[in-house]
Amino acid sequence: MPRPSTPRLSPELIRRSGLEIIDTEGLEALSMRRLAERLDVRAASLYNHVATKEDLLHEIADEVMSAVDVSDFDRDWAAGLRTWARSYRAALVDHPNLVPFIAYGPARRDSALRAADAVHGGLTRAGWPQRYATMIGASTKYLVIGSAMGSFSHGFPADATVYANRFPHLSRAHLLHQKAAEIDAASFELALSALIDGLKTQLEDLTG
Amino acid sequence: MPRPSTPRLSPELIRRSGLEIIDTEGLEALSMRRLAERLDVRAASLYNHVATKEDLLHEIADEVMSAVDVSDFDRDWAAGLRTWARSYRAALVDHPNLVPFIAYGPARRDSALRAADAVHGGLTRAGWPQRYATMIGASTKYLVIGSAMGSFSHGFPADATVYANRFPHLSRAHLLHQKAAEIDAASFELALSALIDGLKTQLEDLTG
DNA sequence: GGCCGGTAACTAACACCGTTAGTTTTATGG
DNA sequence: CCATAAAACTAACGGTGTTAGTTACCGGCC
Repeated sequence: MPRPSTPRLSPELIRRSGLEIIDTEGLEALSMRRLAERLDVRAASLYNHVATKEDLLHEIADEVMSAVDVSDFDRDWAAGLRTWARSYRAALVDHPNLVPFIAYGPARRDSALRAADAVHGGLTRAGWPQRYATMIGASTKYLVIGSAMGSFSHGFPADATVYANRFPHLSRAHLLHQKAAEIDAASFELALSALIDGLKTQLEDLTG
Repeated sequence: MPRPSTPRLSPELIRRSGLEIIDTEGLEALSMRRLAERLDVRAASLYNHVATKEDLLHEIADEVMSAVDVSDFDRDWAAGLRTWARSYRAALVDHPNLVPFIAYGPARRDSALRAADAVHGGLTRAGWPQRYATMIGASTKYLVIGSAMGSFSHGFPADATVYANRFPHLSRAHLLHQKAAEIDAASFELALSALIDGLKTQLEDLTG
């Protein structure tokens, strides 16, 4: 029965279902046919509402990234940077399976550009030269992406006995899987604080 | 003509050709059929030498990662960390198309564990508590992965006119594409220095 | 010297993928 | 009221990773 009286699909619905699949079954599990099945529809119908799968992913990514907060640049650059970095990371950690996609080619729509503009503007207003503003934005993003991505502990097999006797310094690494999230968060905060501290002294040298 | 007198394939050859495809045509361009074609062979033959495509990718990744240098931990922890981070990043930048794969789930073979053990050992020998050693290793890796990945500038459309008048602070962003590599390297060095400086003062506080 | 098992190539096929073309029915605007 | 656009459908194309089953050659054994 083609062309139902009330539409069964909408871009919003498709995005939401897509993100649900990603969150619960992983990025690789999202296929147009799988997504259509969940929506009780045939795959081709999705293309009445979405240009391409990659496009859909970008739209989903953009929605996720809309939670990023750049408002604290109104206070001072350090607070702005901290809030930006934390909310950025939080958005990614909320949807870890989407991180590989977001990390590779960041969102393209206005919200992403608006955020980048706010960061750059907040830093230059505080006295940072343009080049530094760019580098600081980049560095901070490295931390966010890096920490949201794989995470240090994912590199280890879950079974510590595999390597415990061969690599003595890693003998406690079996704890990492349980504590991975906590360690990641703490490592991120450590690096963010170190970065901001290091930048503060640099700014004094620069403007002083 | 099955079973030729001299074998046409070997794991080494397959790895090498696979990496060549990845480097020249991108990660997505690597398919078993495409790889087989380049080796003048049918796709199924590859499975006599390689368990699975993902396995092959892990082996390629491991080979790339073998260039990482952890020897400077013999000098002092800061030098060790710097050399590790730089050689790590250099290995990734040499094969940028492979980065998304490496970043998601790091290498699994001994070389990766050996490197992790060296980092952890070097840091604890220098007086860092185990928990800090883990976090510092993680933080440094965040920077490496983050900077090798997408890179800040990849987020912008190449055509600056799209957004130049709407987002004034980004008006110079059209330079980013030319200078992306240079900016990435500088941002990485900036963050790495800031991180190490921040850590040095923390270690003084810690060891009294 | 002749057999024999393992190796390494092959062909054919399966189940999936993203995407497009063409069809049908319904809702909507002039 | 009719034309058009929208939104579902079926069918198909060319691609993917992978497996099963086949064939021919090599090295080692009796």
